Amino acid sequence: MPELPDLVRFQHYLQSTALRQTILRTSARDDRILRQTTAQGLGRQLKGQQLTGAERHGKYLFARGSRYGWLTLHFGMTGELKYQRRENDKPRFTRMTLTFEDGARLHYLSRRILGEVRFVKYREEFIEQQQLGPDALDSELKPADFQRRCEDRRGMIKPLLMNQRFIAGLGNMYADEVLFQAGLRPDIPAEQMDGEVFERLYKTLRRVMQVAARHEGIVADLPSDYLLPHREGDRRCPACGRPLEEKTVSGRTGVFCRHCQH
DNA sequence: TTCCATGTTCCGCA
DNA sequence: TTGCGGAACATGGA
Repeated sequence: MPELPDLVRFQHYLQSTALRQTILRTSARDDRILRQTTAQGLGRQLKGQQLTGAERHGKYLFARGSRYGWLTLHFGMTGELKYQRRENDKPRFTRMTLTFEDGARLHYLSRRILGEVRFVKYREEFIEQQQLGPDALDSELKPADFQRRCEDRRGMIKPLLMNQRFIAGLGNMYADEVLFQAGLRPDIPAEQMDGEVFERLYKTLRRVMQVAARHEGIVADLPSDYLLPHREGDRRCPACGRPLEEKTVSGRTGVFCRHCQH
C-alpha cells in the first residue's frame, strides 16, 4: 500500500496518537526489519524519550525524539501503524512495538518483511546517505529543476518517476496515475519529451500527488476520473471506457489506456 | 499448488 | 556510465 499519500496518512496517524508520551520500552520479536541496530539498541536509544513530531520524505517517516534523533520507518510494500490504548491483543504481523508509560502501544506492522525500522541521529544526513531525490510535494521542486534532472536521463519515463533518487514518493500505483492524468504512455523515453510535455508532466505530478495526499491515499475517496479506483474495479479507462491494458515496465506490472495515453 | 504483490537492491549484460 | 531484466528478500492471499 505505502506510497507518498499513504505515508501522509501514517504521519497524521502517528501525530494524532503517539506524540508526547514517554517511551518505556521497545520490543521487536523479529530483528529482520531492524537496520543498523538491534531491538536492544533501538530500545536504548528510545527509552525515556517522547516523540514530539513526525516528518516525511518520500516513503520514509521520521518521528522526532524529544532529546535527540529520529525513529525512522519505511513501510516496504505491506507496512502500516497501529496504536492501541489498552492491553488488547497485538495485531497480526506486528514486527516492532513502542510501549509508552501509560501502557498504550504503537505497533509497526509488516506482512512481508520488506520495510525497515531504524534510529538516525540526523534526518538530513540520512536522506543524503540514501541519495533520495526531492520529495514529490516539496515546494522547492521547480519545473526547470525537474526538466533539467530529466534531460540527461535515458530510459523510460515510468521507471524514472519511480526512481527514489530522482524524485521521492512515487511507486508503481502513483506513477501509473500521474502518467494517465498526463496522457503519457509509461514507456516513452524521457529524453524524447520536449519542454511542453515536461511542463504537463510536472504540473500533473504535483496536482495528482497533492490531491492524493489530501485524501491521505484512500483510493475510494479519489476523484472518479482517477485511474486508481478503476485498476482493481472495472479495469476500464475512466475517460474513454475502453479496457485498460497491462504493460510490464522494468519489472513492475502497470496499467494504461492505449487510447488516452500517447 | 502456483502465481502475484503498492518496495528496494544487487548482479549481469547491453 | 546508465539502465534494463531478473532475481532475491519473505510472506500471505487469490
